[in-house]
Amino acid sequence: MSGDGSRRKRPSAKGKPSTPAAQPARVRTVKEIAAAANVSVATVSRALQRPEIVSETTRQHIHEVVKRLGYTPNALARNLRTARTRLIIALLPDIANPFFSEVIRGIEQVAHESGYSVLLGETQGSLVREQAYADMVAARQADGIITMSPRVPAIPVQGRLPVVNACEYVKDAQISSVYVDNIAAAGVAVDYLVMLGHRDIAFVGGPPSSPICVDREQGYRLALKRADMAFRANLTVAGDFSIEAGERAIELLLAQGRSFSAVFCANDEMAIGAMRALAARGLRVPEDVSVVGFDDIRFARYTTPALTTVAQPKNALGREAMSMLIELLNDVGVPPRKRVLSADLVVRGSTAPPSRTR
Amino acid sequence: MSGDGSRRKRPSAKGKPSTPAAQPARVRTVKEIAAAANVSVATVSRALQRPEIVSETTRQHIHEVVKRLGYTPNALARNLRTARTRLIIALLPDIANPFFSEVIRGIEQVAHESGYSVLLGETQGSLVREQAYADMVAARQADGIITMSPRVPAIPVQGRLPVVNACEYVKDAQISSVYVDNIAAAGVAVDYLVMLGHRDIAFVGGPPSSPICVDREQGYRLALKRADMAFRANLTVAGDFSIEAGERAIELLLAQGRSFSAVFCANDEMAIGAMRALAARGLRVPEDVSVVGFDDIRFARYTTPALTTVAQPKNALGREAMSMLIELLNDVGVPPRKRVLSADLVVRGSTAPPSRTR
DNA sequence: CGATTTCATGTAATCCATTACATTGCATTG
DNA sequence: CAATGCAATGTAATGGATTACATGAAATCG
Repeated sequence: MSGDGSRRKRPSAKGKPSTPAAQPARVRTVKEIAAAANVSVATVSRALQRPEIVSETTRQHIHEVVKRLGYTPNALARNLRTARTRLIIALLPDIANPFFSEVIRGIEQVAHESGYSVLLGETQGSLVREQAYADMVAARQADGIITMSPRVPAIPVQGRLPVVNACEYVKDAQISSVYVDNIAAAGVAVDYLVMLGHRDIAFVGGPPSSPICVDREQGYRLALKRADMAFRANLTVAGDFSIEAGERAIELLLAQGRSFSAVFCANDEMAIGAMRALAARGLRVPEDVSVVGFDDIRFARYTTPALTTVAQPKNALGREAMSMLIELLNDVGVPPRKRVLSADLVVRGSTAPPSRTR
Repeated sequence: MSGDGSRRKRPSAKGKPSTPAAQPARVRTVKEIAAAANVSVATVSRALQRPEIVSETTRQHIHEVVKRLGYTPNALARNLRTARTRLIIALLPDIANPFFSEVIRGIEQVAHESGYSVLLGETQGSLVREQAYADMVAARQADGIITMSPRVPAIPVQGRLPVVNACEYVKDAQISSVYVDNIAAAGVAVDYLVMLGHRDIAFVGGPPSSPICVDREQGYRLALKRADMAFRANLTVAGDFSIEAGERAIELLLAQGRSFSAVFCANDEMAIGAMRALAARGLRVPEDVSVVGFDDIRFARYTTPALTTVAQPKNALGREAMSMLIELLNDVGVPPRKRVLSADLVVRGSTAPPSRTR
């Protein structure tokens, strides 16, 4: 269109060479669309944002023009004006950690249902990285953050921080969190080992800086107490959630000559490491030593033997976290909540009654 | 606050109560900072963007005010004005796939070196999701995309798409890609099996829609040819890169009574599945059947036995992809390139000479 | 029929930072 | 000393969309 020789001349001959025959322009603006559709920018905007308040005919006409010219509204301009981005950032320490994948999926499901997009930020445990993403919220590039570490980034915003904590939790009562009852869940795992007949149960913990790890150890201790068994510090090793840490923990225990018929690990990767180290020492799982993990990552069912573990409701954790964040974004007034889900023990092949009579 | 009767009156009685004791304002703007520092907005902006063109004293003063009042420039406004976000989106089909983790890390390293932030988008193979993220570029919320699937999203932008393809590659010569020489790499793996003495080598491939999978099969075929061995279609099964697919593939081959002493799988997860299925059938790896994977994911060294596999230079793939994208963003004129890296075979415990004489 | 709504649309202010251009003061030069 | 250049800063235009308010026409009411 508009290629005809007799071009209507426009009233204001501004400096821009925006009119000639061909349409070389790339990035369209409302103005251009408005001009092409012979309506005002307001009408174009309305036709796109709230079609119901525009007359049937103009609306169709505008949509037709938008389509023909290929117009995508500039989100920066819109977000600047509306002060909303409909974007949230999910911060995770390590995308290589398969535990988070399912959580993310839960987050995304709910986000999409509510018209939000999710962007992932990997922090690698670095405070600097974490802060960099948090600053994106301060700079209005995102509406909120779901963080999966036990830290809450500082965002210079008045009142409620648009932050929800998932999987972990912080003491700060102002921050909403979703996580599982780690004490109870760890307890169930250890209860199970006790029930099988184990009397010497080692524990490979996570970093003590993480509240959930403290809780898992707490659950372990309480279960021992329930079984009238003493807690023995020399059967406890702290790791850092890595496979290697699991290996080292077992090696350490064995090197120290500790005797145990079962090991409860604070996550699956350390459990996998533990199984490996045991195998390397010629100990069979579960015949000689039973192993229990925590999380139920995808690989847990593919180890040999398949790993008995505490399954966290990963999807639910993600969904719930996102729901809470949306709630908070819609109304800063909602009171913060700590939501606690429950986790179930999944029994697979890495556990059995102790065979070595002792 | 400020309820005391004797309020000092300020010299310039502007409308804003920006000076009294308490500072209740939350979200600061340049204007406020300018007012507080007694300079113009331009000077504030300059002090922050290009400090060198502002006099020493004003600069320090402004920085002091910025700090005291806690000002973070609104990135939306800035990006709107400058038409740059310094943000790129990395699209990956599946964050649960550990292969991508390292690639991402490479991307992030280079990105941060150049002042870019990376946001991850998980597409789950869905075109709709992929398009949604691509639209963020069209809507100016991000500068470019690194996609790790063999598809290039449509972005209504003139000329060069700000897109780089990593790990995979598309035929479109206009799109820069970084990937490994899959034909050669697969060839090396199969050559190695041949060298060990294997004559019956099965192949578990990936989805034929993916060019790199076609290449891996091609590499397998060429290696067979080099060894004067015939390609046998009935020793080939197509999977979908999942552990389950690997299991099913082996079950299928065994059910069909195929005899083979080695299996080459197009990725590690299928190789893990294959090992599992073999073990389930009572076949020992590597004594009865050797298994080779592709990718060298982190778990590959923790399987029992540890998996022999083709290690992709994951970090380098990421770094290179990001470098190319930055290059492209800085100068749309640079010609597109297909950059091919090489991959090395890592020999671990899942391969051995065939023992069953045949 | 004049007055009052209601509907559809237009005009212009607004969001906030960047930056081209203008201005001021001072130092340098012939 | 006038002329020139430079450094530092200010003024105002700009980016693109949203939306409060204004306007005009049609519909409804008394």
